[in-house]
Amino acid sequence: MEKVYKSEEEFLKDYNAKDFDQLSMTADILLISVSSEEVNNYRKNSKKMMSILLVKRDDYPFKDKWCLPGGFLNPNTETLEECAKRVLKRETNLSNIYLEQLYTYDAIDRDPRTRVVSTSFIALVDKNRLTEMINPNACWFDVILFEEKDNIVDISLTNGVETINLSIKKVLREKTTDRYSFKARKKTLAFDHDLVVLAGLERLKNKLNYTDIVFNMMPEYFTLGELQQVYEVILNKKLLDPAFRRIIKDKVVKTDKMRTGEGHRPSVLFKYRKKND
Amino acid sequence: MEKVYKSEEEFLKDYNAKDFDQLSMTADILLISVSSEEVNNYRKNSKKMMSILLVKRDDYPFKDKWCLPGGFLNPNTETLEECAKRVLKRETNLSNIYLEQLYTYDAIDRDPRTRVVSTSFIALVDKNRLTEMINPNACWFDVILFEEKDNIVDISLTNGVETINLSIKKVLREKTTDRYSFKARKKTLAFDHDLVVLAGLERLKNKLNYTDIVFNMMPEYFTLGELQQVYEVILNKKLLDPAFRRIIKDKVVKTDKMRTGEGHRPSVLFKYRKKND
DNA sequence: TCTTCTTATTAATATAATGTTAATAACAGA
DNA sequence: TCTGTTATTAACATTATATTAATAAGAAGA
Repeated sequence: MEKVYKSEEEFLKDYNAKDFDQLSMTADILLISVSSEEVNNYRKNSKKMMSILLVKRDDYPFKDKWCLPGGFLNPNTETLEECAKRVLKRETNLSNIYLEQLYTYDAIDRDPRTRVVSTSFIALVDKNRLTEMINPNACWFDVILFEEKDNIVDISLTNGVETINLSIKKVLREKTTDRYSFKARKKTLAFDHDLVVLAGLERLKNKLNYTDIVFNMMPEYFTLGELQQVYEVILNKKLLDPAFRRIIKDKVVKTDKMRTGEGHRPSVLFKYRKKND
Repeated sequence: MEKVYKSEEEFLKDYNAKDFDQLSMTADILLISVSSEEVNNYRKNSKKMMSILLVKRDDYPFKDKWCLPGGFLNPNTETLEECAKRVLKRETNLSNIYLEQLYTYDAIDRDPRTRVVSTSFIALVDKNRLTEMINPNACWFDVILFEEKDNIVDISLTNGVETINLSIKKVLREKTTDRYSFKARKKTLAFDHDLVVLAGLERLKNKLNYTDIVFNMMPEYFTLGELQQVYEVILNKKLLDPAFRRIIKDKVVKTDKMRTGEGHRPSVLFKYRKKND
């Protein structure tokens, strides 16, 4: 026999959320950056690498495994995006990092503690902005993509000491089953974070073509060669100069500054041309 | 003084989720379909319309307002997608409808009862499959889009009796503030479902170009004219026949069936050509 | 100073994709 | 048969993209 309410106020006075089963949420962040690494010492040319931030877990569950930075949502005080910003501030000491919601992961057994639904975010940052790493358990891992017909089929993460291989085919097979068996599988990252890495890198790759998202990873002034290298490392393929310049010519503005002293013809520095809607 | 655990099992035995603040989640579904409506009675030609399913709320909060079909997640037994499927089954009596996660909405005050985070889904269905509407409070609303420079600036929903106008500009302004004031604003749909409708229709429009998503709204056999009309109503613009046929020619297979008796040259019936990865 | 190395930049051309017009086909109904 | 209607495609115009190759210009060493 249900009570009939006469107004929303009356209804709300009687409502008690604790009468229902509830759950916990987390925000997990795939922080991506591109940097130049000296790959060949015998040559002057350097090669850019894409890298993501991983954190080694201090506690159970998944103690000593690498995972994406994340944290539990406080349901009373913050949104998921605010939670993600809080985590990023904690890990990088930066507060204005580009954030974009990626996907919500909710397999029932993805966390052995209790039902935890996780909303993941992509975060992009220019590596030059990063001065100090606050968390001693955090570490940047270079990303190496293996593709077949433009699809990512394997991802390798390395920090120079450790190498983590995500077996994407296996990941995708499990993704379609809807249930994620965290025990049965020798996972490579804690929780279902290998799914997040894959989804995030694919999202970034796609968005490169139809958005200006890339400029969140660039400094204020950059050469077209540098920008092209960032595209190339994300798309995981070489681009031809004239084609690339056509693609981005409306997105950038030429400045009167030059980059010189590199042992070859100096290059013009460009800036991002913000869209005026 | 924290206890030090020696194993994950030991740690889990001590863990109690109720020690932390928890929250509730819902799955909300934007069910989209395209159907032919007899618009002009004095002419034979019919015009397709895109329509979405809305439900009139029976109870507080937002009593008597229209909203998207949705339901609370049972944290112990189901995933969000399973929850969405359960809701769709309840509303349409169909169990194999295309579902795709859209976005997770989590403004702190989006639900006056308690903290409720909602993960929204797009669902696509061929209207011919819908026989009976189980829920007497559910109703299809035709969608009319108003665009400027390919951006949706206004959406009007009508079921022949009622017309609901979503003021997108206002919606977007509030979206950027991160806080969604459910009281201050004379909303048009319950909760923040106007945001979901906008996001979902934009997603559908975009995905039309780079996926085969449209065939989830098509019957097994269709003419290219019908398919083109579905494209046109989703993209909200006329397409030229030869250009359209070039775009979809690899996605469909010609059959030996014909559609005849329409008062003009018969058309060949096509089928969706599934990708063989 | 001159030569070589390297990357920057763009001109010029070839190829492919897309947009557009217009012709022809074929059925229903007057 | 003629008219209205949509189906289908040929042919051409335009634009976008891919590719090659030329030229530019500083650094470093002979």
